[in-house]
Amino acid sequence: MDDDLSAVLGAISHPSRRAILQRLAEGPARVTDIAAPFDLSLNAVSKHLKVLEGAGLVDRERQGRDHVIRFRAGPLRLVSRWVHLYEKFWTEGLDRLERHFKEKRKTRS
Amino acid sequence: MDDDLSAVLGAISHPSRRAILQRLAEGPARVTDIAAPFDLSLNAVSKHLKVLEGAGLVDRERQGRDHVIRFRAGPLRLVSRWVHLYEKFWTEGLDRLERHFKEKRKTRS
DNA sequence: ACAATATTCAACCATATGGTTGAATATTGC
DNA sequence: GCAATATTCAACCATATGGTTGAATATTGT
Repeated sequence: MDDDLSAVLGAISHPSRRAILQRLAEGPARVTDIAAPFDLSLNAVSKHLKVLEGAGLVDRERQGRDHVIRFRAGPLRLVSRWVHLYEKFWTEGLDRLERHFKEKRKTRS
Repeated sequence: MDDDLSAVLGAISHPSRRAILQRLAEGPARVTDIAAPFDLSLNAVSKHLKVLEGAGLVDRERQGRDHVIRFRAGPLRLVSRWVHLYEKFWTEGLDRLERHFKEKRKTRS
């Protein structure tokens, strides 16, 4: 995870962290509020937030004992730019893709 | 790494694997050919290819003793779709983003 | 001053990841 | 048949990751 893009991709590769971002897209929130809907300890959420913060996807403003966490989408532009390098490739081969995921889902469940 | 999107993001979050995809975007190649420009053992590359294959980003066609690896960009559409959920958020706050990465680069080197 | 609240820090644990080396397997070409 | 080539498999290792619990720190409100 050496470069910025890797950090961002690593951060968003975890479902809980994407869920946290989704929540934060609705507006800033305190750590406890973010953690509430999850089946996770507060500590685990705190760790996830640190990862997101390290990738620049989240911002923290301390207000007394509360830390107000705020979504910062900027770094996602790196992802967008990278993925669009390959946009022209993904027109062909859609049916094969679907077959692939169908197979994988079978073995996974 | 439970869902498809997580698998894809996890796969592309590693710089070597992104480099492999970049190479494959120029055309299919054998494992040895892919490994050649890297400072990595053949086995390491073989593992990376398995991760990419698991995410559906790569396809394998065996031709005798050669495995011809082929780029499949389809799964990147999942990434594109996800990231564009947040496109509207990344207009504001660009300067803060740049400050963030500048700071991080300082402590990293 | 003190109890309650918000958050992090620290230690620990299990599993995943990324790498290595060495052996196994399959195919080619002489 | 046999040596060389292409690739994977298996075991191992170090470190990272995602989670836990328990203690520490800071702030609030009475």
